[in-house]
Amino acid sequence: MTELDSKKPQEPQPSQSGNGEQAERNWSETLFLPKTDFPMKAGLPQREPEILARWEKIGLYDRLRREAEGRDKFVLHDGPPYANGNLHIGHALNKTLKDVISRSQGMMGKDAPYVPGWDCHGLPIEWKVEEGFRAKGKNKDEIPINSFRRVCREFAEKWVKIQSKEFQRLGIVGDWDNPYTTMAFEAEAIIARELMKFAMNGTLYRGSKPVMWSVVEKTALAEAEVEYQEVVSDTIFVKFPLVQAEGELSGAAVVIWTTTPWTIPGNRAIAYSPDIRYGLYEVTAAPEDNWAKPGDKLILADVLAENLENAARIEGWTRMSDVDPASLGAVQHPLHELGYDFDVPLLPGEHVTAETGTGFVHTAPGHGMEDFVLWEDSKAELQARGIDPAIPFTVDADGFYTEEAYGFTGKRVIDDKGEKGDANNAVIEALVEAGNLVARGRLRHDYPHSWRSKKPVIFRNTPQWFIAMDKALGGDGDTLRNRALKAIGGTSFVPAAGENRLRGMIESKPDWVVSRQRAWGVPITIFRHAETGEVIPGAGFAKSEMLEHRIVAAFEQEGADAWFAEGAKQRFLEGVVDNPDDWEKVDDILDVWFDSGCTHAFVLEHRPDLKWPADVYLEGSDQHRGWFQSSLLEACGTRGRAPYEAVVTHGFFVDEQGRKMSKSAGNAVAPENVIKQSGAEILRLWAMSSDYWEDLRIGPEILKANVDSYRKLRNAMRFMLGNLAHYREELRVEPSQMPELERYMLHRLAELDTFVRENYNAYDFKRIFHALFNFCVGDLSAFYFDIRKDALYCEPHDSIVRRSALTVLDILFEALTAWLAPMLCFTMEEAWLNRFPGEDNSVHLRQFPNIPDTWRDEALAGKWKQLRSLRRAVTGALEIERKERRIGASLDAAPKVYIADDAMRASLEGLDPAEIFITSGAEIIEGEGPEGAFRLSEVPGVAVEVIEAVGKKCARSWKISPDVGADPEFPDLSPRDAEAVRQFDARRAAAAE
RNA sequence: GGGCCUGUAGCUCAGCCCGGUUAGAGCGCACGCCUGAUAAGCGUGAGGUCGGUAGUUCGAGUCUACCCAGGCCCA
Repeated sequence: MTELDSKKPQEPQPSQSGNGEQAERNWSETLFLPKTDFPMKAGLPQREPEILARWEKIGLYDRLRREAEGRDKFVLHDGPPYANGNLHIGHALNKTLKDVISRSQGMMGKDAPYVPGWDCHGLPIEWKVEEGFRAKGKNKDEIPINSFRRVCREFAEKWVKIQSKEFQRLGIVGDWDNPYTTMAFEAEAIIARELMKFAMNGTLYRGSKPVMWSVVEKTALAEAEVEYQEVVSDTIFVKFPLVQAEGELSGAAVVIWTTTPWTIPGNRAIAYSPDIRYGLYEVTAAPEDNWAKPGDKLILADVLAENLENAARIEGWTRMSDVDPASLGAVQHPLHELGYDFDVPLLPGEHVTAETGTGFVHTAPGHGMEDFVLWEDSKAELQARGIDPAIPFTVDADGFYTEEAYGFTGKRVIDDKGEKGDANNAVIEALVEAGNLVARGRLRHDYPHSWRSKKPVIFRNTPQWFIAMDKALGGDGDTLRNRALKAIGGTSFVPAAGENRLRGMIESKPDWVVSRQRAWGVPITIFRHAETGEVIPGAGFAKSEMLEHRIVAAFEQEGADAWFAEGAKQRFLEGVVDNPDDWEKVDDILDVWFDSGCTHAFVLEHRPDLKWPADVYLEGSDQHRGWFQSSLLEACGTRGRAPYEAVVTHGFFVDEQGRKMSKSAGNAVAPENVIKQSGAEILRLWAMSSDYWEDLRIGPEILKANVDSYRKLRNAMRFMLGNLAHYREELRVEPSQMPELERYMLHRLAELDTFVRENYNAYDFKRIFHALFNFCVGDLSAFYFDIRKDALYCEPHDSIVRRSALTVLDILFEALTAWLAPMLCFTMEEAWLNRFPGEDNSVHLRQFPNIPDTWRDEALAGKWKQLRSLRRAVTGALEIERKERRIGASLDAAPKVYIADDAMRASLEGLDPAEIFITSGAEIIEGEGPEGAFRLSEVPGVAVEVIEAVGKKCARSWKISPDVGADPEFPDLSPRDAEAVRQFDARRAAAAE
């Protein structure tokens, strides 16, 4: 039959239930007590791997895809982590959030595939591989490039495997068997193809840019490869004479200050600030042999005048007048005579401050980023003024001055050992000779050094490949910048502030530099004519497509190594150009941001299980500068729109004091430790309870709090499971037949349904988590379950209240396991399978339940809100009695509740107040109540007098009532319990037959 | 130094856009109860100068400015 042949029979052994032995009968075996083997203690670190193994066995990801076939796709495109090193907490959060999104979208009716990926090219891997070679006594330069690249590939492969395992351990469900990588041949082919699109639309060009360069290692360095050390530098004050000046200004000179005299040959401009006051100073007194002589007229910032006065040993001078730098136009280079025969313009610069120097900043666009940016920004103006905007290459890779450093060729800035060369002195001497040195000195300050060799680096101008931001891109005449800005407008950002951030960056972005002088990456697959500088493939070249196809086809077969293989130039150019020898094969590689900026092309567009554009990209807020931006630019340049509809960002990880995490500070939380100690579920729970849009705090105390929360939640599930052991389909009750309390719970569920769906769609998980957690703890454990324990345990088998409660528990269980499954993927699976075991069953194959809107009943909810405050007044009163030791359990009492308000009293109509208060009885009385009664200020008009319940205590339900013994057959029981036992006995007898 | 953002109980979060009763919730903590959710469950309570200072206003956690602390990105 029904209950008695359930999977775990809970009926007692054939018993001693003869009538004569009533007094000794064990009543608890006649109760419907919770029965479950769902353990209170989760043992997550052990259990999680079992659940993972099961998902693997049933092929969860593939089954999800199969079952979702034909539904609308929802594509969250994975931003590739770098395949280098073990996971840190940031990876864990990032992937967990993605997992929750794809799981929740899947359960809300979408087909939400998740294809993880990895970023495999680039510098950090090269370093590690180089280190490996160095340990074997080999130098990178001795190794053939493709051998080196092979080792890099193997290194990346190794870490992809490790990280994949680590991600899966977190419970992330995805296509782990078929992930994407930026180094797959197909990916390399498409990345090259995408780059060639820019070559062909005319925005790719060769320019130059200062990079940090280590002469010792003969290589460019990234910011991360540089550390700052204190050094003593030569400082000089230099005069730049005015070109055409009249009156007072005649013979005057603008004075600059610099700590790098060797950059003077590279000087092309002087920056000033429109916010600083400048003056003209005429020297009136100075020592005999001084550089600054009486009669010299110097222009500089007023607030820094004293600074120069001291440095230049000036004994007296007069401020003649104000000077507006904007009116000066241009000045002469201080080494004009040596061949620096050009106008040096004065340009307003926002970076100019009045803190050090003279308020005029020596600007050598090949030797500093600010200088470069200012120069580039002024390009149009320079050209209008007839000034050549080209940036000179004054220093070569070995630190020697080139021929463009007129008069200094062959002098050296830094030697192979990293020591200062003769360049500084040569420049200083030349300046003295030219009469343009005003003062010199020394300064102790921080200067960038190579992280590896610990030797100083220099900024030197190097040729690079750029993608123009402001050049028309084809027919519509729109520029990359404009397209990107429009695309930002069409994208939704979560949180909204992301839009400003990305927009600001795109607005001010200089041309996009895509080249790197490294080995491990996708090459910039173009050829440059040695004489004309023409680039192929290119817009004006007839056989561009043929060349492109050749390269792409080769890469698809052999990977990008084909570019570096012997005879590559011949191979690709044969029949494409008349004489391949006229062309140089570009051997720069692409910056990895270009690689990852192409994932939309080789993943979204390419895979049939995905779609373009993605619904959402989700990464840390640092990716506004990184992946969000490179993907946007790449897609706008080639496809005219963003590759995503929405951008979601998360914050960074700080310790419990809100400080940055670092290995050196010792405050870093390693995900593997958390997993080992508490389980991945706790990490997920932490992520879900936190506001991930901002910085996330994590640490031992916070994790402990999450473990506690987990236990509460788990126990609520356990209670449901225990009681649902008694649930049978035929006991089900229609909501219309249910008591009010049940209907109130259904109303809460309907409210939550809307809330949960809305917030999953808004990616606002913390709201969902807190709402569901509060519901489980506040509405269920402390209220509904507590009240209904009596009915669930004691009521007769066919009692409508018991059956209604069971029905509601069933509905609650269905809803909660589904709503929480995306977040607590392990525990909900465990709970679901505990109730519905089955070979290939899984909570994750379900959908969120359909909750009928008819369950909503605002009037009922308002009424129960009132009843709950009434209940609070009663529990408050009981607490006083308890303190006075007059009662223990609430069942010891039968309070008198005085209610003045008619509406409040009316709301109790048809209800048993004792049931709500969990007391043995309750009397509702109209009126204000006596003086000494208990009152709560927040529940006005209610007074409670606690009276001890009268009667006998029912041996089965423990309720005290005068009715106990009314049924002569069961002298120790109340009539309700007597009936329950009678049904129990009858059912057992029937089962025995 | 610049851009974007954050700062509400020990902890995690509501409230802030659209100023207005004694600023809420849960966890944790303290105390008590229960012993048929038991290494659980229930109740009661303590705990906040809403980062600081000025200002706007009859009135500011909510609006403005500045400052302090912190984060990301850039210099």
